[in-house]
Amino acid sequence: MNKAKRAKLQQYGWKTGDAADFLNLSPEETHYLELKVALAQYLQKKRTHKHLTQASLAKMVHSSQSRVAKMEQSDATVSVDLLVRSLFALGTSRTELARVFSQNQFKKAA
Amino acid sequence: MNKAKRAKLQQYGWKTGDAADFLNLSPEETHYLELKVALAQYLQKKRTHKHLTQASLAKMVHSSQSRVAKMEQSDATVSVDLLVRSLFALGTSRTELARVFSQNQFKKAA
DNA sequence: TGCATTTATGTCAAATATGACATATTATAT
DNA sequence: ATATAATATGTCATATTTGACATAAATGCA
Repeated sequence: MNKAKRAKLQQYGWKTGDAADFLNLSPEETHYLELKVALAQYLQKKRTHKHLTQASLAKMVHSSQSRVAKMEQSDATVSVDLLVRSLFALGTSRTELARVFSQNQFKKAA
Repeated sequence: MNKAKRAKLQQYGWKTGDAADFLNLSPEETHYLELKVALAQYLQKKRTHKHLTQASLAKMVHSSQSRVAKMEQSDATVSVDLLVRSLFALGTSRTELARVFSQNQFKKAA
């Protein structure tokens, strides 16, 4: 079970708790995964709210459209560093970022 | 001016604002640097509070003493990912981590 | 003072993340 | 339906981060 698969499963609607159990993640692995997905979702939200395309955001952060897509997909190959730097590039404050960190993501839609 | 030097200057007592001006950092670079140093300081605080040596923490996170030292020194070669995962390994909650994110570090000691 | 323990720093091969690119898939409009 | 724009996915050479190791410097303690 690799990290990519885990992230995918998350994405497809597993509640975090369920997924963590199912995938036998340690508490710290669970926290880390949840965090990355929270950052990914917030990045997408913020980008679309600003009416930016992935390509234009990519320019802002000196990256590429494909990598922005991967960020938003919580692809296992993207680092928290890149997510955080991208969010800062979108004008996110540290306080705002803190809110993303503490928020509980992934209440599965009923 | 490389990243390591920047981090060092921060460490040696510059107020963030001063250092950012002096080093010509963009707002997002400043935020990112501040964040890393905040995480580094919190990691050290948390470790010492638990009476752990760098070596023992290293074992917990499957890393090495030298890398833990570098984390706590805000060495430019350590990622936010590693810092965050180490903090989780020390039992840090996402809420707690969020507090670290929003706190303003580096009021220079008078 | 010495001696042990802890922390800091430098280096390096291996592991991982990166931007770039091609291309597939999906959405949107006419 | 078909053209166009946007997003997703796969791959790869390069760059960065990694744990490990050696060793220096600092700290504590008899």
